[in-house]
Order: sequence, then structure tokens, then C-alpha cells
Amino acid sequence: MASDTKEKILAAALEMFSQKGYAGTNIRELSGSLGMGKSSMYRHFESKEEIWNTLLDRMIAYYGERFGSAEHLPPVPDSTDGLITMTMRMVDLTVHDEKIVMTRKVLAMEQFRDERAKALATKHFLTGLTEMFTHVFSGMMAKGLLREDDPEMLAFAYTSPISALIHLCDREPEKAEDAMAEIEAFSWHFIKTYGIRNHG
Amino acid sequence: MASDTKEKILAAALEMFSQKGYAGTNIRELSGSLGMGKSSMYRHFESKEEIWNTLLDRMIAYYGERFGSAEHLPPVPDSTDGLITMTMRMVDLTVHDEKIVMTRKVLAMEQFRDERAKALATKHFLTGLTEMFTHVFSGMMAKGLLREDDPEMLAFAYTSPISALIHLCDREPEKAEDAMAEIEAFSWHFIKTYGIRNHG
DNA sequence: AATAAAAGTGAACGATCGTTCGCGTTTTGC
DNA sequence: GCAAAACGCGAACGATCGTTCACTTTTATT
Repeated sequence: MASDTKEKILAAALEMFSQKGYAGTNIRELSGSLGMGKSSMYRHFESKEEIWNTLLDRMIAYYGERFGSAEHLPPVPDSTDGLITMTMRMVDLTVHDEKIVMTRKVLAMEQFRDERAKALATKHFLTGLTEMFTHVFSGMMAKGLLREDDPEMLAFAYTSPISALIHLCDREPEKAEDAMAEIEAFSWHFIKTYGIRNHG
Repeated sequence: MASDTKEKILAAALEMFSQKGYAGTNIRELSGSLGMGKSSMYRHFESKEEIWNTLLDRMIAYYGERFGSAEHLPPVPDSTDGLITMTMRMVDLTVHDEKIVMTRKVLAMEQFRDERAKALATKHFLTGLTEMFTHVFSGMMAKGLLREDDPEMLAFAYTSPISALIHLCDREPEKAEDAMAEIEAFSWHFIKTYGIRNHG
């Protein structure tokens, strides 16, 4: 079972860090939320900072295997409608997967004091989505679904507004439905601007 | 002189909060950075939390008078080039004015635990710029400088990528020059897409 | 110049922080 | 079935937290 407790600690730490930040979290409350004595924690991690670093290791590794490798690039849609579908599916996942939401919150809070959090924040908030959609848009241009243009610029223009609304969801989850609708509306507007109508 | 010290405390607190966050900041270090005894602070503020709340009051009030009222809306440019100029001037100010930078950093770090910080963060990061450019783009459409389209959608599409790059500057100031160049490139691309060429 | 109010200070307080210790219990490897 | 390692726990430690206190110095008022 290779230390099931360790995983529970990491899960609880991610949750608490994402609510109160690293400095605002204390070990007593963290271990208490697991129904565990304060000191038992130290059988699994030698310090609070090691919990943080392990968590960050996981976040970096997860991001790398999920979005870092070329084989995980999404398929190029066969129609402009397919772009919307793909976008909404992706957004829905990223907004409702609690672990991903908590990761973004933690990165937002700790990006200014931890170098690795800073680097990962830039990937999560900016370059990751842009790189992904640069690939998608290149493919769509080759298929004649999008106007010929700089695919990276288009990807940046497409993903930034979506990213901004995802951040809004993280901050004010009660607005998630509205934000999703706005993302879809923006997506349609983007297609209206850059898409090439199917003849027929 | 109405308590010059109080202002210095608030300035130092903003700086420290923006580096270490509220929970990560302690009163000793804060007063120490002002060459002041630990306890003197309490002649001006009755608690650490009151410093925080006063700071937030200031940030909210400053934002309201700076961006909240209709008379502070920027003039509508007379050309598409004018839009770029105005944009770059505004971005330059917001990226290099230390107080504004520190405000954004604090809001990024505290948005999840303080309701007022959360509300102000949404204004700073999303709705503020969008509202401003909704006005600008409406005016530019009326002048025949921009394609007829939903001005709010265009403002959202225009400001979100800029906002994302401003956040990058906050996080990695050494990339500020590159980011400014990217903003300008994006701005030109936006004009190429939505602008109406001047005949002649 | 006298006096009251305001501002500054070092010492100290109680609470809480991360962490360690000693000891009992459970699980593992042979 | 037994030794050893791993795990869990409450008590306690030293450091640090926000804050208060008793007291001195500065500033403002008349």
C-alpha cells in the first residue's frame, strides 16, 4: 500500500494551502482535518516545507505528463464547431476538476515567493494553453478551417480571454455558469472572425 | 501633518504584503523596516488586521476615483494608430507604477480569503479594463475606425491578452520588455483584424 | 512656560507556531 | 513466531507570533 497516509496528507495539504495559502496553513489544523495527531505527520514528511515541495513536485510532474508531451496534444478538429466542442469540454474539465482548481489557486497565491511555483504559474496561466492551441490552429489552417494567419498569435488571442474567465471561476465559483456561457459566446465570436465557412 | 507615520506604515505594509502575503508578514519586520520599535505601530493601528483593512479601503477608493467614474474614461482615439499609442501608454504606466504592481500582487495572493479583495481583484483583472475599452471601441466604431461589432465582446477580446501579459510582468519583471513588445504586436494584430483602413 | 495629548520604546505576556521526544501499538520480513 | 521497522500519539520545547504595559520623549495648546 506504500504509504496511503502520505497521499492523504498531500491531498489535505493541497486543499488547505489552496484556501489559506502556505503561510496561513498550520500543521495542527492540517493533521486535525485528517483525524490524525499533530506529530504523526512527521513520520511521513520531515517538515512543512517538505510537504510543500513534494506537492509542487507532483504538480510539476502532473502538468508535464498531462500537457508537456507532444502525444497529449489534442486532435485537430474537423470543423469550426468542433473547435467549440473541444474548447468547452476542456474548459469544463479544468473548471470542475477540484484538484486542478486547487492547483491554480495555490499557484496564484504562492507565485511571488517560490521560484518553481512562479514558473509553473506561467505555464498554467499563459504559455501552456497558447502552445496547445498553436498546434490546433496550425492544423485547422492546413485543413482550410481557419484564415491563414500567425497561429501562435491566434492561439494567444483565443486562450487569454478563456483563461481570464477560468480565473474568475476560481475566484467566484458561483459565477461559473455565466462564465462558461461567456466563454462559449467568445468562442463563437472568434470563429465568426477567423473561421472559414463550410461551403454548401 | 496629520500622521505622516501612518502613511509610511501603510506604504511599507503594502510592500511587505505584496512580497510575502498577509499571513507571511509579521509586525516586527514591518516596523523594523521603518526603523521603528515593534510596539510603536499600535499607536497608529490597533491591529495587523486594521492595517490590512485600511490598505484595502485605500485600494478600493483609489480604484474607484481612478477608473470608476465616467469622467475618467479615456478619450476615444482618432485613428487606429492612436489606439495603439493609448494602449501602450496605459500598459507602461500600469506595469511600472510600483504601487499599482504591488496592489495587483496583493490582490492575487489574498483574493481567496478576503471578500473585498476578491471583488477588487475581479475589477482589476477582468471587468475594469473591459468596461473602459467597451467605451473606447463604441466611440471608434461610431467614428468608422473599427468594424461594427459587439463593442463589449471586442473589448473583452482586446484586454484579456493584455491583462495576461501584465500578470506575466508582475510575476517575472525581467520579462517586462518582451511582454511589452508582445502587447504591441498583439495590438497591431487586433487592428489588422478589426480596424478599418483609412482611405487615401 | 506649563500642561496635556500624542508618539515612541523595550520588556514582557499569552497564544500559537513548527518541531522533537518518549513510549505504546501495529505491521512487516524472515 | 519473532525481531525490527514503521506508525501513531500526547506532552513538551524553543521560537515566534500579535499584542499590551509602564514609562520616556516629543509635540501642540494656551
